[in-house]
Amino acid sequence: MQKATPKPTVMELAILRVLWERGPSTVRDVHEVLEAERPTGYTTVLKLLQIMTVKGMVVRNEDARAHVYEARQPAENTKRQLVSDLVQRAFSGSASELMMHALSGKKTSRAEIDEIRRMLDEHERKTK
Amino acid sequence: MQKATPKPTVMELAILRVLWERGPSTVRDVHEVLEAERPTGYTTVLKLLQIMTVKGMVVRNEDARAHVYEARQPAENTKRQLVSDLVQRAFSGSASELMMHALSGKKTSRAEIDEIRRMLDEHERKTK
DNA sequence: TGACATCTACGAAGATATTCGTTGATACTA
DNA sequence: TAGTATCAACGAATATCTTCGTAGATGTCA
Repeated sequence: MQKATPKPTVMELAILRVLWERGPSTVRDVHEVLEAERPTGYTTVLKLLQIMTVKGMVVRNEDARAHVYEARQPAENTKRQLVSDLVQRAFSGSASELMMHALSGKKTSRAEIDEIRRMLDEHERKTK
Repeated sequence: MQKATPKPTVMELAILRVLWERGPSTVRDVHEVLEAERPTGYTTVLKLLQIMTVKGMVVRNEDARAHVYEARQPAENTKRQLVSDLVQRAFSGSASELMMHALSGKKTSRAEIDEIRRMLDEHERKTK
């Protein structure tokens, strides 16, 4: 059994997002993306990635001079964990309440609503 | 225009949850609830509530010796903010992706799924 | 009144997260 | 080869969050 990776912090999640989108990336790659969103030092990203390596959230390939980092958990796992955590801490475990507040937030497109309906059907079909 | 209240921390959210459920409460009230979930010092709760008062997350009525605290923002606002924050940071703004991971988490009851469908209809009706 | 309980205020310690400067190694290029 | 760019490593400063001990005020009650 694999040791559970701890819940990512704000910055760690920002980095994971980049790794999920781009796949295996160097510090430079990650830094360039984050820098575009918000001023971020190169060594700050490096340090975070080193810490995340120790925590086991990412794995590092050191073959090249510029090490290549990769998320260790698939995005799905971590995302599920994050949602479940929020549902517990803010919504007493109620998925519908979560959904309600998600909808009331910014306007959700018709297409997106249909997509959600489709997922509900799918989910129900699977667990029948 | 009202100053935006900052996003609550983990402990602050735990306290807000109690205030939302119980309504205006004393430190003792809040402490008793939290203590039941997890060992928590009385002065820890007090300190948090004092800090939250300064931050403007709660308001304090000092008429009685035991001050009475109350959440300043309605639960809905804060919850919406929390969801929207997570959707942005983890799901690039996609509500349907959020929903997908919420469903894949713990098993969601048939009743809850129906409830979500009902909300979708409702939401669509309103914004038509 | 005296002993004890309850309460706020405050400061500081401890834990965790974030940021960045500096150093030394290695690679590139003129 | 000399100069410059790029990189990892590391430590430390800073910021933020959490916890709690202590002190002093006030209330309770025998």
